[in-house]
Amino acid sequence: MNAPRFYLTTAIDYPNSRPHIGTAFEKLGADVQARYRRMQGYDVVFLMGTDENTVKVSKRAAELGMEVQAYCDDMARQFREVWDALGISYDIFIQTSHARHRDCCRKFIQKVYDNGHIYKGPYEGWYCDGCEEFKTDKQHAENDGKCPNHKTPLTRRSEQCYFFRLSAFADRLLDHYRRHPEFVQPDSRRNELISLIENEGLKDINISRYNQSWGIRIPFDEDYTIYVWFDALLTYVTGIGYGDDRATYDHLWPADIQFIGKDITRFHCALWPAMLWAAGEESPRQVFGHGFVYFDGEKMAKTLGNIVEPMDVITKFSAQAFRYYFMRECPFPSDGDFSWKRFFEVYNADLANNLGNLFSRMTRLAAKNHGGVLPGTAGLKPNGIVANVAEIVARVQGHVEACRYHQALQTIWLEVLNPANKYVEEMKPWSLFKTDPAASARVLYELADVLRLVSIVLKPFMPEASNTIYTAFNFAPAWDAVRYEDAMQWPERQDDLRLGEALATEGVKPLFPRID
RNA sequence: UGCGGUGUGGAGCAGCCCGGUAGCUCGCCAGGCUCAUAACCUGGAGGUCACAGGUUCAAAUCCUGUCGCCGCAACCA
Repeated sequence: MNAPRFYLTTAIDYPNSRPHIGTAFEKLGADVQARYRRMQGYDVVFLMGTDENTVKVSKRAAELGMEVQAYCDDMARQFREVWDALGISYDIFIQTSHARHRDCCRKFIQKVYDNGHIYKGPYEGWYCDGCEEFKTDKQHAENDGKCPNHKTPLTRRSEQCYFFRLSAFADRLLDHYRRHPEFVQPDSRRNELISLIENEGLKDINISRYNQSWGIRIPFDEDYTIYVWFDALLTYVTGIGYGDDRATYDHLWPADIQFIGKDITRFHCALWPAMLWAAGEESPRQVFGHGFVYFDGEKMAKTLGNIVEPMDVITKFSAQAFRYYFMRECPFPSDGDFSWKRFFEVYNADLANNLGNLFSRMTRLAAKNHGGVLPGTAGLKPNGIVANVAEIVARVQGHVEACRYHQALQTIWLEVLNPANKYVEEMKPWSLFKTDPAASARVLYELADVLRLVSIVLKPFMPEASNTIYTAFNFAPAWDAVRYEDAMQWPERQDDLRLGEALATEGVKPLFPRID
């Protein structure tokens, strides 16, 4: 029970459309981190959810003729289906329309109000009657004074609303960025943010909406609802007990990493810590703004009609392949691209021909030539095909911990799998078997050890495929107890290395069948 | 205007911070092998590192300028 805790979150999504591969990219990056930390013995709590208290969601429900809550619950179910299919190992899924979040959110805003960081004042801006919302000056300027959606003229309107005193936190924020360079990651995002604040400053922001039927009521003025950001960000704390379970909250907060898209860095790295401070709470330890996924080089957008959904890929291939492609091909800290052509190439080259084929040739040789048992290998220490395993594993670990997932995977393929394939070719265990079966068995033993190593370091990335590889043998320790460090060591085993019964008798199925 | 990113053999990228034989994956060509998912291994062709100046014994790498492409309103991560 003394395990260190690790609390991480992803952005919570607007449920006015189904998740696409870009949304999945973020969850995947967070999931790899969560799975890695669990392996390393952390007490991990992984939170995600849907952000439902927006006018757009209520409108979308109305379009479909649905009651808003029913619509939200159904969308949340659809999101979770996708995340489950991808193997996203979240622990908590928050819906902002649910009572617990609402009640705790009201407590939070009341606290900020009591602390004097919220005031009432006039807000004046360009208003669209059709959208029932204010547009920015920039939108007004760029659309000839018309609403970009309705094409009707915007009118100047002023109303009383509640402001959060964000401007008062500018200096403290800048100081925080300097004192904790790890807070905003990657570095390029931090630099952008600092220059933004230094050049443009921070303005107090309107956190209320007047006379809306859907949303969370402001406790000190029930005619208003809380504007989405001030509500949505709070899921990160209400989900772990802010307002109703202080013990759990104190145990888990501040979050270790919060994953978000690079476009909302501002909200998470400026507004969010300021809100927390205003309520007397701590800022999260790190906010990681990941990159975007493009499709055939273009930004995905509903209006372009080029949205790819995760299920399109998963049902054709597998969640494992999906996970590999995005973690290998799209650098998490910057942008990446998805195309079917590239997907086929990467799948065949890395998964089918390299990893999958190595697994097949090793296990089939073991089954065919040695009856699935490699004699004389009990307690035997492998020589090691790869010389500097400890150094390589440490390097992979460093990449994973810094969310450089693509580099972690590249390292595994370049430094472990490629040499292993070359080794098979050099040693030719199939012909060696004819003259010296013991030597052949020894070669296969070395290969098995590489597969063991690879399955361990790949566990956070492809949990299922790794499991299949690891449990094809009688490796120790048990799969659920495996840590990264085990990849560096030779497990003590009292019996000879053998294939699992199913593999030995029923034969080996391709792990990743080639795509033709 | 401005801000940020980017321009490296046919494609996708690394290298640039901390100057010193241009590297990786895919594709292509030739050969080898045949245990394996027609896979794997070896060799090869192919780049004046966007362009022009400058610093230096030496620049893809540092400095200056020019040009091209992408993102910075909304749906949206």
